[in-house]
Amino acid sequence: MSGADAIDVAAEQWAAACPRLDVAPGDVLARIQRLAQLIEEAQNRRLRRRTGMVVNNLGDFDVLRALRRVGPPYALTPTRLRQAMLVSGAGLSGRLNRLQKEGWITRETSPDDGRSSIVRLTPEGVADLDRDLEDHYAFESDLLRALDLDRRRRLAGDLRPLILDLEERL
Amino acid sequence: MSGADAIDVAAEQWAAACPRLDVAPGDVLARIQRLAQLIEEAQNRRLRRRTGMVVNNLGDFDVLRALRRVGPPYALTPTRLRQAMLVSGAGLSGRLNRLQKEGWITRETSPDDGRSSIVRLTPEGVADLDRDLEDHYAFESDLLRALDLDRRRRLAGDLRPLILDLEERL
DNA sequence: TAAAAGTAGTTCGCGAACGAAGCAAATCTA
DNA sequence: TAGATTTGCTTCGTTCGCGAACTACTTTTA
Repeated sequence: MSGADAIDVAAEQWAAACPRLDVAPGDVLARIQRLAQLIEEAQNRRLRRRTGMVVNNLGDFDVLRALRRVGPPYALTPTRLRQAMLVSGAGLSGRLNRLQKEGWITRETSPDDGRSSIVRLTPEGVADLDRDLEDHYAFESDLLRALDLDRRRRLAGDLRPLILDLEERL
Repeated sequence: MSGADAIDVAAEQWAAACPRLDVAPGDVLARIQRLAQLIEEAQNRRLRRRTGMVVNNLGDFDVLRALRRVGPPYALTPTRLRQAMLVSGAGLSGRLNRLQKEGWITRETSPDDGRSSIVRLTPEGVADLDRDLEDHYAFESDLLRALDLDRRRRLAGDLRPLILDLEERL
């Protein structure tokens, strides 16, 4: 028995204040949301503090990661980027503007389709990013240290169907 | 076998593009963050669309819920509200300003401590809220329909220690 | 008991993201 | 093949949240 978290406390309060209301399902969602907030805040702080890391924003970092992991020539269209990343078109444009201004990426018009563009990681961008990625994943691993490997796997396995279901329906 | 979600796809790409990088721990975090985004977006949409619901923002709704679940007289200080809710002081002030303007809450100076104030749900606020809470939790339950009861419990049990650990360290 | 330090909450300025509207380029239609 | 529709992306206007600075009150210190 290792204690009650903030959501347990809230659930107890609900039971006392509104016994007829079934808030049990909300517990899982509330925990997911609270964790996401804690994690994102921690990651943003980390990104901002890291010397050499000009990106100070997890959203921008996500764009770079998506470009990096497709492999050479590290290029994607904005539409493909959006599919990887759950952000509005306007939001993505903003991210790309910032990253371009900082020299991480270039934008060229697509030869196949004049409406489309090709976002490409610059060579220095790739190099800088590779330096930062290792630190980033080490940090993520540290954030998860409360869970052993089995629990992580089980957690991932339980979260996957939820994502699949919601992505399909929403 | 029910398919691969967006994070599985990303993991495969990483394995091909950067075999030396261990991104496995990030999978759990990425799923939590992606889910939180999907869920919050869905809840915000729901709140905005619901007739009779003047609150169109999950953050504001959270304030109302915190006040509701402490029971009569449905009052808390801003400091206590913040403890329940992971938001900055400025952010909370903004929420309270909006809610006050819409007639959900009142603010009075504390008799015990002149710096502090007491935020109180108005009687009409309580009534309106009780009408909306039932819908809200039904909606949350629907969001979780991909998971049976056992999995929800297991999920909650696996997330709890993570929250406790992160809240303590961050 | 007066000055210093701490605490509660707010306002201000800014950054990031959203929805809606706009603008080309591409594709469909008659 | 001209006009209408769709598609890919950007800009505009607004909202929400954060950190820092500020105000006002309370507690500590000497």
